[in-house]
Amino acid sequence: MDIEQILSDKIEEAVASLYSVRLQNVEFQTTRKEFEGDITVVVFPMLKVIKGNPVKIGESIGDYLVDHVELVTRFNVVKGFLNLVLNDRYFLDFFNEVSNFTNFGITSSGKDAMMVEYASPNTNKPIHLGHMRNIFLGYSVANILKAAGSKVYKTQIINDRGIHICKSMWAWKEYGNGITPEVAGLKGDKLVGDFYVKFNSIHKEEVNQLISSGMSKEEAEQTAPSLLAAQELLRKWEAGDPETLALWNKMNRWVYDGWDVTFDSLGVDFDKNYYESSTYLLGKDNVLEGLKKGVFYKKKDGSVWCDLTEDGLDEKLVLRTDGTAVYITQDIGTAIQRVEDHPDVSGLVYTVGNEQDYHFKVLFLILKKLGYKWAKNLYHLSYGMVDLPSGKMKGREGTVVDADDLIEEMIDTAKTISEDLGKIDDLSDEERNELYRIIGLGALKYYILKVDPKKRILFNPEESVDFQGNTGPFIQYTYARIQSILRKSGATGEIPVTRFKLDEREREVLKVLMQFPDVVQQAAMNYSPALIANYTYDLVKEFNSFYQNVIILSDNLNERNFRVQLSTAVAKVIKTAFSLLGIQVPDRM
RNA sequence: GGCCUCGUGGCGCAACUGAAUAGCGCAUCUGAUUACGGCUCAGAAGGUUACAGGUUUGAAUCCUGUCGAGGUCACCA
Repeated sequence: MDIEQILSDKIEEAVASLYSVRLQNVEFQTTRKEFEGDITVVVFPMLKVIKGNPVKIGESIGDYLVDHVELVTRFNVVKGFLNLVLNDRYFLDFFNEVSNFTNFGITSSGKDAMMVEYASPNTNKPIHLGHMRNIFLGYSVANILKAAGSKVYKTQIINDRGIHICKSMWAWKEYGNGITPEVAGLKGDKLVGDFYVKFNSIHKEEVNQLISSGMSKEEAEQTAPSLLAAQELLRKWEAGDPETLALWNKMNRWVYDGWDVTFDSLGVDFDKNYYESSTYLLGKDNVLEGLKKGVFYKKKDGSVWCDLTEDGLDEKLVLRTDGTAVYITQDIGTAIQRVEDHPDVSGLVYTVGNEQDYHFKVLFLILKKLGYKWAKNLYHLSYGMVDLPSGKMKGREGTVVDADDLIEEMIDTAKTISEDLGKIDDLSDEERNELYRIIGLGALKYYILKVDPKKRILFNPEESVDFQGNTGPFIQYTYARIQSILRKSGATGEIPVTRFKLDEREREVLKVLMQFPDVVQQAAMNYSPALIANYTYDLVKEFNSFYQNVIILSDNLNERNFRVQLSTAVAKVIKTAFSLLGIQVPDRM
């Protein structure tokens, strides 16, 4: 079944009979382009158990394999690398086996489940660029885990409570004159965000006045009337004051409606939302329980701590002197709650920026100390910032890049470039707009997902919509081109593959194609959409060199069928791979 | 200052578990084609993987140190 397994067994057999020693394991890699062969056995590691010249050893193993394994037709040895040439049959069998390709690379759901958290914004402002990397990463990782056989729950925790929303509420009460999103003609999240900004400017004004009347900056910031008023609102909220709660509900509703529009245009969704207003008291009981078990300890002042110095970290406060919870207490409680809500969950993935690396290290360690069995399966999907080239799309000084604006800008750029290329004149306006949306969004997502999450990104909108190179649109374009080939070929449904020989380029394409399931597994293990993205680009490059040198519509029916099948297979893998990234592919562009 | 992450041709990124001559795209250069310096095609140049040691048959990858960039070290969230 698995080629590496077959060869590995045979090589162990060969070594046993030739050198009478046992190998622990055999190392393989795909053969480099410049050498003949399909799969390479690395001989060097064997030198630990077999004494001798690596070339000689490679040759003797090669001879044995050619004699004993039908799949291996010939071999060559370069230094310590044994390059094996496999029978065409091997590739053709693979090709036949998966030629319907309905779920190629996708493992059907197993029993374990993972919960993936992403997005998790604050309810005082719209979604912005900073959230977008988070959302793309989280959504994609959820898809990848699912494709690798896990059940997946997508979730977010919405920070709907606290001083930030009270600031917006106060500003709306003072200056809003009862305005609503409908009246203002604004998305709800934008409107609430505007009042948050309004609060800040009022606050700043007040602080300046207080400072000029002789107060220190720090004191002024804390005693400005606007802040005191917002704090008063927070107290009322906590006391359950009906009027305050009503306003809070109303404004949050506005924000959620606005976000729904944004999430929708980003093409992402969630299975379950958690709200801080109902989780912020969680965790206290878990801490008290942990205190009994000796995981935590109490200081003289009554505060509760976790000592992590043995693990190379510091001491961490988990309950204040007055017995109230801190941020991490809540996270402990929420994690436990999540598994209680979903008993099949065996691990949690948190998509959160790298400024919280330390926080999650501590959180995971504490959960482990508390003895939860799922605690060994926690992952912080940490990512770096997204910067923009100076000024470019930034609105006013200090304001962030709004997601809705950015999406629109991307679609516009896609439109401009597509029109310049001018290959889609026969589409209706509606189809065209849909196409621009697919390209613009694909460009944005691909650009962000193809880089290692740990690294910061300098986002350049024009470059991302490039139709050349390692970009989303280039890959989408290849897909569309294949669709066009298929249309012209008049191919419908299944075409049997009846071929016994492959040429060089076809083999290369098939080799890349058959790696796809491995890449998916690998990506799931490393929580890495970038692996999928870069693989897809490799496939496209390989296919292009095939395509450009071959006339697809050959007179020979057999030839034609084969090439149509191969193109179909490539297109299907592109589509599947892109769906894992949350990117659509167009039938024409 | 302690801890964490990152540093790869001019720019933007790759390199799965340590492996063969470190890949790719932009940009650059040369040639072809061209009513276009813009499109397309063929080719070339460009690297001591920040630096210095070490481990290894083999290091961009692992270890130690130095330099540089960012982050983090709240009874904030």
